[in-house]
Amino acid sequence: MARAATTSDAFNAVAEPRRRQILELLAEGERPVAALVERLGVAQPLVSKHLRVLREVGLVNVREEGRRRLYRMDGRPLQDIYVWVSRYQAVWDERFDLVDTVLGELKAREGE
Amino acid sequence: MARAATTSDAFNAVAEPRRRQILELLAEGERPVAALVERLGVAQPLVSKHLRVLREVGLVNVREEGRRRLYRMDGRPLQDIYVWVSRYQAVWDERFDLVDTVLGELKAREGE
DNA sequence: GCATAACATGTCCATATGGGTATGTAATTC
DNA sequence: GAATTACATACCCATATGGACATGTTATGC
Repeated sequence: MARAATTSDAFNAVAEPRRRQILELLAEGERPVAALVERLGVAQPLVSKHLRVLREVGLVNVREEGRRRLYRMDGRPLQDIYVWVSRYQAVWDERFDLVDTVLGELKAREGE
Repeated sequence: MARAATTSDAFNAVAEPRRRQILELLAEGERPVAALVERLGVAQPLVSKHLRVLREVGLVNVREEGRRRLYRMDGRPLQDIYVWVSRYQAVWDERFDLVDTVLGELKAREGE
């Protein structure tokens, strides 16, 4: 077997830096392909290909408006990644403990 | 160009399901290669190769003990992923707002 | 010292990638 | 309706992958 398809899940789709850039741009709002091409400075067919991958994993939606296709981000598939990574958050994040502390204090105060 | 190397960053290293499994096992504690081979049920050379990738992105450390190599997880490189994904957390996580609420209430209570 | 255990590394293969270039298709403009 | 615009798709290439198999290397046991 070769490497898992980029379209197999959000993990693989987002591993590509350019696709992350595209999502960052689309997070600003709905955009036609030409706008992405301009901001990214890459060939249009390449952008279309990346958008196809993002579409297949559900990270973007398309809406047709005349001869333009308006793309919009849908972050929900990122939850899988968030959930998986969060399990190891304690390793690096000091605030991880802080949140526990804060929530604990809040609970204690409720008992006052 | 082809796809970015699996060793280029944590994003790419973790895109492979088997490598995520390995990290999950190593999260339980330090383990020799043989233990991973047994739990994963895959060929030893393949496990060694995956470990190499994880080592190159800093997700695991090795310690030599006789003829065994004890691998240990280091979650820190996952922070990059966490940080990136967290930006879009609001999209799917209701508790995102909840945390804001809780912290806000705590702050309000402090003013009592 | 020799067999063996615990790994790492090398080679081979099928596969799909990202990029580049060319072409197809549908909507708009004149 | 012909030209053009806004895309998607097709085809090409070099590259690196995950897996299977074979072999190298070092430490241990006898």
